[in-house]
Amino acid sequence: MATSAALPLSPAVRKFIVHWGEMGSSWGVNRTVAQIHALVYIAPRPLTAEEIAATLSVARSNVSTSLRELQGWGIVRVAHVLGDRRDYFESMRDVWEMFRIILEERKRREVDPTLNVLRDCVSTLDKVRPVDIEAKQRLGDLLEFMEIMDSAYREFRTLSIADLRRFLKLRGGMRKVAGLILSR
Amino acid sequence: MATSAALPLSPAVRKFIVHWGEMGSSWGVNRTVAQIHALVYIAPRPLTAEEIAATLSVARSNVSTSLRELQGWGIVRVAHVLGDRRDYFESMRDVWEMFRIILEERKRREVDPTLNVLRDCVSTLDKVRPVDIEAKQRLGDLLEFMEIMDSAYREFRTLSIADLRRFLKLRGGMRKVAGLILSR
DNA sequence: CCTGGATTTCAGTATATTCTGAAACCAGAG
DNA sequence: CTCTGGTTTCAGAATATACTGAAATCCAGG
Repeated sequence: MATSAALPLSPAVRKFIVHWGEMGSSWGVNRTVAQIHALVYIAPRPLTAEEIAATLSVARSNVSTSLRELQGWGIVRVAHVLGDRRDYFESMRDVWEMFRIILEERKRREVDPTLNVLRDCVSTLDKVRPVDIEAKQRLGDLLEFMEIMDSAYREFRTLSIADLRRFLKLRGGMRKVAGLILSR
Repeated sequence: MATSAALPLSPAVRKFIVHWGEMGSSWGVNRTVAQIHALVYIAPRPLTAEEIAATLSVARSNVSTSLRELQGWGIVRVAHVLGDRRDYFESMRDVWEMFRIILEERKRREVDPTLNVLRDCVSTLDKVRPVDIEAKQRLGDLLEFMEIMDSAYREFRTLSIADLRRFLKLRGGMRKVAGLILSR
């Protein structure tokens, strides 16, 4: 087969892909990975790795690795076309679900380990050398904060996307909630 | 004056600083910046740039730049000691406030520009070349999601830290909220 | 209006990350 | 079993990022 040609992209779409890449880097996601994600998300049909490589002008192998990473995150998956041996890739479509998955993964990979380190440090400092009493206090504050966030997140996670959406869309929702809490 | 000596740090504190650095990199914050932040946060008193450099083994100039960045974020500030010309640096102490500030800054620097790009792309695509109808749909979904998040954040931001804290600590809080919403 | 400690700047260097292309691998078809 | 199109791996190259140290700048005190 001839080498796949780059997909024709309108300027607006290009702009989005580029920006999404920048966005990614500033949040610690590889630029190319983010661009590929943007592309498969916005594409009207599943794409082959070859098409992606041609469209974004990156090496085929780079695409392969990046796609693997996106699959590891669970937001891109392989699809197949009848009578075609090649892998086609498509992105999860539901933005809310995607958001939830990314949040969950980052918590698992980054927040949870931090919680463990903090717990460990605090408990080590428990054998108080008085010199470290300040440090222990500080780490304790940080740990407490993160634990509150963590358990709040665990609850938030149990909400259906529909409920979550409704909640976030409530005008004055936060104030209402505050009232509820303050009055109990 | 003699070159300041490195501060004596217990192993637990070292571990925290190192981890905080890693943490930073995975969220797009320079490792050294994060380490310096960890150090001034945990230190029992304001530190000079010289002490920081010696303690973390990085160049004095690097400390200077990093501190400037932390000041730019608004979580570290200069303090002075009577009769001492040097600048001393101390971190904001309240973890909640710090969290809020960081959130606010990242929103301003990264989320807001993305919202603008998305709005721009969507409106450009409005001059629908039918080929882009799918793309427009996708970008529209993404934009809608981010706008809901954005306005929810704006409300959340108006809560006092005390209320926020109480809300997050509520066991079953999310479920209660969901109930409230569903029943209105 | 000098002096000297403190701080910042910045060009060059070092390091870490990302990317490439060639080679190895894999699986279905013949 | 071998051929063929497709995919992955990985060592080295390219690039981007971070860091250093010397020089410039700043500024309070004398």
